[in-house]
Amino acid sequence: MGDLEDVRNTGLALALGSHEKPENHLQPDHQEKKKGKKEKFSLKYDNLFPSLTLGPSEVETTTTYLLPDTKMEVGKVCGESVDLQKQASSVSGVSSFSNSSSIKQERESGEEEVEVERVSSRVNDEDEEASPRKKLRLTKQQSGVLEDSFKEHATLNPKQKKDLAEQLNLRPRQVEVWFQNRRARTKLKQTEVDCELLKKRCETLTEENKRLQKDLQELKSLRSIAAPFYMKLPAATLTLCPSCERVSSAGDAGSSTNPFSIGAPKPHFYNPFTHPSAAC
DNA sequence: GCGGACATGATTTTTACGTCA
DNA sequence: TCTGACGTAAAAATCATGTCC
Repeated sequence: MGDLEDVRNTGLALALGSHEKPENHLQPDHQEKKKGKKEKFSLKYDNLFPSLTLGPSEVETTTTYLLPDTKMEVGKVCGESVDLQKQASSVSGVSSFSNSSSIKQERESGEEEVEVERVSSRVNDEDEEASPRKKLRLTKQQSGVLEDSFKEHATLNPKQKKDLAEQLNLRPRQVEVWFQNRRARTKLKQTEVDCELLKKRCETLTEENKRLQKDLQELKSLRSIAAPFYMKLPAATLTLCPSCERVSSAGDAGSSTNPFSIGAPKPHFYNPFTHPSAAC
């Protein structure tokens, strides 16, 4: 019984499976999936400015959605595009929005950059087929909203996903990925915490085990020392039969002729060697 | 400026489950 | 009723990139 109890006493419940299936576990969202890539580049972003950063010459093509007066030939701005060819192959133009200068700027001055980030995420939306992997950086605001939402429910139904995506100007897929990663990393953290707790519990139990072993040893040695006295105990004392381990007392027989009776005139000495089963 | 550690967004693979013929 | 194919969501594993020290 101890084992189970001990585990319970640790107060631990390994997180595996602890994320209940959300009540909103859903029907497959075929429609949504199909729609996903078709999300429009609405004019919402018309008044957004790009944060000017270096980029490959192809960027030109990706800047065309910006307001005409903000449109710049980034490739030319960057000038010497020799070394940028490499970058261009792996980064489809606009992911350069999330380069270090842009991030830093955002952290320093907050909101302005938010919009820029949004542009980049939508841009990714458009050319997502073209580039294999690019990384946007969510703004604090976006992360905050996602966090809040995650606190409410660790999984999203299609509607929630869509709403959140719209609210944050992200693709539903991005919201979905964020939640996936969040769940995975939350679980990982929880597992680490549980692991630590189990380690501590194990240490405690080991210590206690040692202590009990020591106590046992002491009791054993005490018993061997006290054995002669123990043998001289009066008959009224409870005795343990060494062979059947039954405890017997003086009153057991209930007869005055019983050598173990309380009122026995003479003390009865129990000799385990000569009467191995005297109590039985 | 470089390199390693870390955080985190994105992708791929695996698994579990429901539906349908 | 059973079964295999199929589709989907979520988890797990992994990769890639950006940031910080």
